[in-house]
Amino acid sequence: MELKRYLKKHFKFEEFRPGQEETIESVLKGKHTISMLPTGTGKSLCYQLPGYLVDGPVLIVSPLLSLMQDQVEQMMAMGEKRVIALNSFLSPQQKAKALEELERFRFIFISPEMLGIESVLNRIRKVSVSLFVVDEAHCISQWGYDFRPDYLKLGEFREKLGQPLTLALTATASKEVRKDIAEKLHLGDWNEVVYSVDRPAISLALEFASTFQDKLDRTVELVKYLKGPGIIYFSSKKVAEQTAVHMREKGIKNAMAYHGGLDSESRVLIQQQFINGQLDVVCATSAFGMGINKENVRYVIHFHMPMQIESYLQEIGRAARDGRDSIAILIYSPGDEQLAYQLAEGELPDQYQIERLFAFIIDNQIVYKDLADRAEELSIICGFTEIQWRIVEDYLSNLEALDYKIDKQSLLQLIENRLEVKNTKIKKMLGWVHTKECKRKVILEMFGEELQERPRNCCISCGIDIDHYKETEPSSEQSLAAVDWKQELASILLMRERI
DNA sequence: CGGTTAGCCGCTAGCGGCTAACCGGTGCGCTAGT
Repeated sequence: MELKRYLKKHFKFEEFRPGQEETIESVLKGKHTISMLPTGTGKSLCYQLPGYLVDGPVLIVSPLLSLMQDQVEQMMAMGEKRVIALNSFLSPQQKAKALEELERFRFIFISPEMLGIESVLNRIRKVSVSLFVVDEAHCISQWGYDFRPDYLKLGEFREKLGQPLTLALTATASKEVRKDIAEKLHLGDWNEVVYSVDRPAISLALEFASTFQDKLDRTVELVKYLKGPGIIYFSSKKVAEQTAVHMREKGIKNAMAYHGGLDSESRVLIQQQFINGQLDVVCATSAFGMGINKENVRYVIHFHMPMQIESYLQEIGRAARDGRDSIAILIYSPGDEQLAYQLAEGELPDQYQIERLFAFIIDNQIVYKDLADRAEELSIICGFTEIQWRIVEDYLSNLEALDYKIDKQSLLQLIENRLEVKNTKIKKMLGWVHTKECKRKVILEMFGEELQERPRNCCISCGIDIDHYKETEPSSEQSLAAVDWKQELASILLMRERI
């Protein structure tokens, strides 16, 4: 009752969405909380509202700069001025000023990497954070182990901040992942608010294609046939680009590619065009998605199989935000999983590289303490990619505790174990592709849920009437007046600068 | 694994066809050099 008053006062809403009130109550009772709410529930409200009821500032750890900027923008638009994103968008001067005036802010957004900087952490410690929020908390499990190791250190950072009350928010985390989140954050005791990951409005389809060409043809056919807009996910930037070109040649005019290799202007532009309904389809890699709040995505096609079921769920979850019937179609060709295995292997150092590293250390009599300082040199000599080196570096950084007793075998074992974890996830994904059981039931079981009720057009095993997802009338969105993209981009960028 | 490409051979002067080698996703912060 009380909470609703604040909801109306600060956010002008009459009612909470499912899970919001429970999450907020749990936090206000002083319990560490892991909250898994469906996409589009308004997870940010779960920390914004408590922000007005607690004493110190709220610190929000966020995975993407663009996500932080969006949140800050939104909150400013709502009239909240005491909000800042501490990240590399700030010039060194702006950053220094922000840190100096840190007491001024009620909401502080930050990346794990920035929080890992000692001087920044020490400064934040002085403002006594009242609520420590981890947004998109599944990133801890998904990225922390190798891609962005600072995610794994959040527990350590949290302790340095005096173990503040903590709220972890996510839309997709299996029971194991939630446990991992709690462990990595050093939560001890915690409360869970868990809502189903099931999205009854999304039909789960799967098709087989014998060759690459067949798959490509079928994809084009589907895009022409299905009611849009839609997203197609690829595990290769090149194939995403080529397919987008191919689609335009086949008469699908508003098809664009999106991946991490594009410059940031193009990325912002394509994302905005998609959100504004100026694109029919985006050929994307996994870079596309987080922070895309588009109500009416009608289909998600997987040209390549994701590397884990959680990624699959996140990606198809971008459809049907408005709750209207939508379809997810994974097109599988025999051997597709090889690409996933290859990607998993490629991010870990191989035995050969480790041999070279140790040979070099011995030949040059390098003291282990100096290894980190010579990272660049070693990376070139041993042929490590940035991410591969990070795994070695992380291993080395833990050596101090072991009195620098380094041995090749334990490092190789660690790498082997990491690969095993990744491969197991790929195998699970592949198992789901091949299962003849109800696809929805199997996914829910993986998340520790039971299927309560089969929706119409549940999945390929239960039967789908694909005509239901057919384009019946020309999309009204496309008839909107043409927008000057250049001008639009300029205005978006201007808005960012102002923050 | 499967798609792309560079490079070579062969037969006849530019191009087809073959093979071997290579590559494949996600992002933060910082620094050097324009």
